[in-house]
Formats: sequence, structure tokens, C-alpha cells
Amino acid sequence: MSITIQVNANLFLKDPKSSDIGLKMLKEGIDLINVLGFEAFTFKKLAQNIQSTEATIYRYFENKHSFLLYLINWYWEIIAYRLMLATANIEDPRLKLSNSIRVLTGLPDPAQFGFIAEELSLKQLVIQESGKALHTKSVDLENQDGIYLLYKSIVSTVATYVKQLNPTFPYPEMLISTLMENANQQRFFSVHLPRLTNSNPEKDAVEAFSQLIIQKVLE
Amino acid sequence: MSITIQVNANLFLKDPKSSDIGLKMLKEGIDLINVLGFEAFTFKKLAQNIQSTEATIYRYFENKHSFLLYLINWYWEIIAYRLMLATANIEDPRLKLSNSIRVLTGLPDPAQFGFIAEELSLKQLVIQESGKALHTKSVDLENQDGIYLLYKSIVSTVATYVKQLNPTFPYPEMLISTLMENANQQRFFSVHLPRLTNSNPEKDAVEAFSQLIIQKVLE
DNA sequence: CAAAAATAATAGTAATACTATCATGATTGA
DNA sequence: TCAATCATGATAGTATTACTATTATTTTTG
Repeated sequence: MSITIQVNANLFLKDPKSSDIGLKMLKEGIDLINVLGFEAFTFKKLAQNIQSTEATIYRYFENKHSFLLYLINWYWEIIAYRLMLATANIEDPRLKLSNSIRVLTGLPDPAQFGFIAEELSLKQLVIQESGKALHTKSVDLENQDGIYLLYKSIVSTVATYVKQLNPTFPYPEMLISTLMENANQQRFFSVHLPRLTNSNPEKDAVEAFSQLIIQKVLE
Repeated sequence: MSITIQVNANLFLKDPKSSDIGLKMLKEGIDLINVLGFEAFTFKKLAQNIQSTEATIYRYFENKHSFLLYLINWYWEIIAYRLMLATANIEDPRLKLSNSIRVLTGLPDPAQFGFIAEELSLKQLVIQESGKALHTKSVDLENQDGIYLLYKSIVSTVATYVKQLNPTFPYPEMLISTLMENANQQRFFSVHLPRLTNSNPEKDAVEAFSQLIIQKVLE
């Protein structure tokens, strides 16, 4: 059995997972963005890294911004897949929620079933760069194109468990999106501005914090 | 009485608050970034808007990135000032905390004492652009230069009240930085991706959500 | 094996993020 | 009041970026 994770077709001109050179773009692209930061990352540099040319990359992706959106969406696809696995065949909404919070805010375990090679570097990229993909003037257009459907459906699904547990809680979506976004933010802080957090790379406390919030708020 | 809010001197080459043209840069700069977004904002466009030249702006600010950092720091200075006002002469840590959460996560009231004209547009800018200032490869250098001292001191101060209220709570800084960052994020969602939140521009629920978290987590 | 498709190689463009130079106008202090 | 200083304006220039365009070459496929 092999798991193929498909990314929203509005995000590419030609599916990068359909060719060797496309796959290289993804793999090397993630690493290069992680090394250089998205601002200093260029298609020219990526082309050099994969022994190809700018023109070829432009045949796969409309521009640099789409490339970033593609990678972030890929990450969400992985998360959505993990969420599905983590909640399958479970009835108790408390357990469903707690497992979901683990997937959304915990660290991936390379030993777990179906671990995807790019997962760790992709997560790193999301922590560093996802804000730049979102906070642009084009966000409304992209939203119209369905780019954020997956993200919204993840929040909506997990918010359902919150509602089951506590039907009168007034902020279910807000609670989940807060914890999701915060997980990335706190991990950024833990590396660069450690005094803003109580988590650190040696002893990551992000999931524990998130589970505590959930428990206290819904009890 | 007039309040002068001073921004970290590492953030400018020549103090923009010391001249008419400098003040224009700030005022028009905020508006221009809000209209164009930081990516499309250039010193050339700003110069045209204030009937000046690129060269003059470069005599005040090292680059575009520093300009953004300057504006965000200015916002924090305002917040720090409001925090001080909101907690002065109050003994009860519960009330100190609740007032601080209002300052950090609520909406500014134009009718309040000492309201600063730029406060609303500056807040708008911070909601849209602050992530871009932080998530760069230069964050560690800037941190060394003390650019984030004010931000850290705000978190640290408010975390103190958390510790007073509940000395065994293990995540005081994390709790405060979570709610601070989240306030901006949720307001961005409420405009662009409303299904991710339960707040909206007509009935803003960000402060209520934040106060609820604080209350539930520390009770 | 020929046709089609994908990729490589190369060139070119407008805009950006600056740096540099010199002229001019305003301020100030002797 | 006049010269010196300083801030600003005007203008030019540069390397890089984010693309687009064209043509040649290689690879795939029926």
C-alpha cells in the first residue's frame, strides 16, 4: 500500500508529483526555503540546485508565491490524513478531540505508521513561512479559488468534536484555529525568542499546553 | 501635557519624529503599507506620496524592513503605555491581569484618554504585516540588537500577574504570548477567512474569548 | 522511427532595493 | 549678516529579481 497525497490543482500548472524533475523541485525547494528563507529563495537558485532551468520550474508553478502555497497545502493534506487516522473508529468525542489536538499541535513521530519523509522539513517550513503565504493582498482571491478549503475543513471537523463535548461553548472554531496557529508560533518563539514561551526544543510543551487549554475550557 | 512615545534608537538612522518630513514618512508610510501591502510598498512610492525623494527616506531608515520594524515597535510602545495606565494603582492581580488582557486583546477606544491618532491604522498594519517582520532570517540579529526587548518585557510583566494568581501554572509566558498573537490572527481571519473564527468585525469577540481562556485556565 | 512533448539554453524586460554624487535651500552661530 | 553646516532634492547608476519569450535539444510514446 502506498499513500498518495494530492494537492489542490489550482496550485500548479503541471503536477509536480507527475515527474522526476517535479518531485526534485518539491524536495529541494523545501530544503532551499528552509536554508535561505522565503525572501532570498528564487526559482533561479532552485533550478541550479536541481540541474534544471527557471523556465522549467515556471512550467510547473505560476510563481514563487504559488510554490509556497503548494507546499503549505501539501502539509495540510498530510495533517488531514493524520487526523483521519487518529480519529477513525473512535466514538468518544473527548478522545477524538484529544487525538486531534495531538495531531494538530504535537510533534510528528518518525517511527509512526505512514511517516512521510518530507514531513519534518515541511513542518519546519510551515513554522517559518506560513504567515507570509496568508498575509498578502491576494488572500481573498486565493480563498475564492478554494486554496483554503482544506484548512477550513480541518478546523471545522475538529470544532465539531468541541461542540459535541460542550454544545454551549461559544467559540469552537476560534479555539481550534487559535491552538493550531499557536503551535507554529510557539515553536518559532522557542528557537528565536525563548523568553516569550515556556516550551523549548529539548522539552517541547506545546501539545501539553494545548491539551490543558482544551481540558480547562471545556470541562 | 503631551505624551511622547520614543522608539528604540537602533531602528532608525535619524529620528523620524524629529522633523516634519520624518513625521510625514511615518503617517503616510502606515497608510501606504495598509493600502498596498508590505510587498508592494516601496520607498519610491512613499517618497512620491510625501513629495520627497528615496534618498531622503534612506537617510532616516536603513531599509524597508527596518521601517516596518520601527512601526511595529511604535505600536508596542503604545501598548506598553496603555498597559501601564491600565494597571497603575491596582493591587489585585486578578484585576491587573484582566485589565492587561483588555489592552492586549481588545479594540482601542478612540474616546479614551490619550488616544493616539495613528493607533487604529497602526493596529491594522500590525494585524496584516507583523508576521513578516518577525519571520525572517535576521530575527536573531535583531533580537541581539534589543529590537524585541519591549515585546518581551510586555509578555514578562503580564506573565507576572498570572504567576501571582496561580504560582503553579506551568506556562505563564506562553499563555500571554498566545493570546497576544492570537488577537491579531483572529482579526485577520474575521475579515478574510471568517469560517476559522467566531469573531467578526461587527461583533468582535476576541477579548471575550481571551478573558474566558484566562479565567478557565487559572481558576 | 517519426511526431509530440518536455526540458534546456539563452536572451531580454520592467521593477526593485538600494548606493552615489552633486546641487540647492534652510538654519545657525560668530 | 554672512559663512559654514546641514538637510533635502535631483539625478544617475547597479545588481538582482521575477518573470516572459524564443529556439534548440532531448526524451517519451504510439
